[in-house]
Amino acid sequence: MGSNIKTDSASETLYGIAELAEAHGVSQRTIRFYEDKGLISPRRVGGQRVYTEHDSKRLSLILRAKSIGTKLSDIRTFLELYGREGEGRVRQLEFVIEKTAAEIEALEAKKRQIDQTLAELKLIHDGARERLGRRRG
Amino acid sequence: MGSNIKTDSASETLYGIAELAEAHGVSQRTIRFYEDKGLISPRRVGGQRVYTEHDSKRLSLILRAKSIGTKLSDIRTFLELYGREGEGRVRQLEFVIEKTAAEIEALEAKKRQIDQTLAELKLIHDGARERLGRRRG
DNA sequence: GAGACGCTTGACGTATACGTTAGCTTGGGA
DNA sequence: TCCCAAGCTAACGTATACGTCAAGCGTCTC
Repeated sequence: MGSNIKTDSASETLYGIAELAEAHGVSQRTIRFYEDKGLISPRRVGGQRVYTEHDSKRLSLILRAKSIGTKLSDIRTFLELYGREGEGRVRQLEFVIEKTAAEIEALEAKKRQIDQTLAELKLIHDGARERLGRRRG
Repeated sequence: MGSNIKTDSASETLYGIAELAEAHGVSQRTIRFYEDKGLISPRRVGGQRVYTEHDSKRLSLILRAKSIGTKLSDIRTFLELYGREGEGRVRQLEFVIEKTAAEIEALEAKKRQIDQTLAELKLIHDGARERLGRRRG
């Protein structure tokens, strides 16, 4: 099965939960919660969680997805896509293609909604600025 | 105080809650819930809710805002902006300008996140399609 | 005039995403 | 050696956004 040999030289940077939370601006509770939901799986050293750079990037992905309104349960699916994407089995590939296509469409629809809202907000904003300008003139 | 005279000719189209729900693809419960939260205030005819075209458009706004991830409590604030936007008092205008500017920035940030995610999803999508092609090729 | 609808108001239930104690364990410094 | 700070699990609490009865009223129809 290839190389199970861990080529981690001693140089790999590791993080405790406190550091990771601090770095990403979230609570430790949040990180543990994501672990419960199966989104991140840190190693354990005597019970304590130890995070790698990879875990950190995963967390970034999670937070970005969340910021655009994706539910944690869906994020879980997509993290699996990211992971399995390299596998070659036809069923898997079809699954990935289908899921990503659907999500791409959903996100583009969302962008359109945002653009519409932005246009309206800008109208209101500019209108108010103009009236304020005249008032102060 | 202008014209309080209701120029509603008999032609104004009105809706019952069932029609409104159907038309917007939401449940009646949802509509009543939004009313509880102060987002829409239909007239009553013998206890029953009657919605105007204006109420319907308001509901559209609400649903669009929701679809881009705005909380109902925030939507309430913005609906008030839409309404008060015409008022001329300086404090009001400043409030509107400030709030809209903040929301515009937030939405543009969200768009950037979406674009990033879209780029990654497309990479995964295209990669998977290519591998699938070779496999079938 | 008796159902059968349709609508109304509670009021409790549910899913999501954490916050907040509470109590136990453990490694490290004074 | 004693004790604190940091981490852990377990469990209950909170906010948001509805879903789902339950029970009552008004009206239309047969």
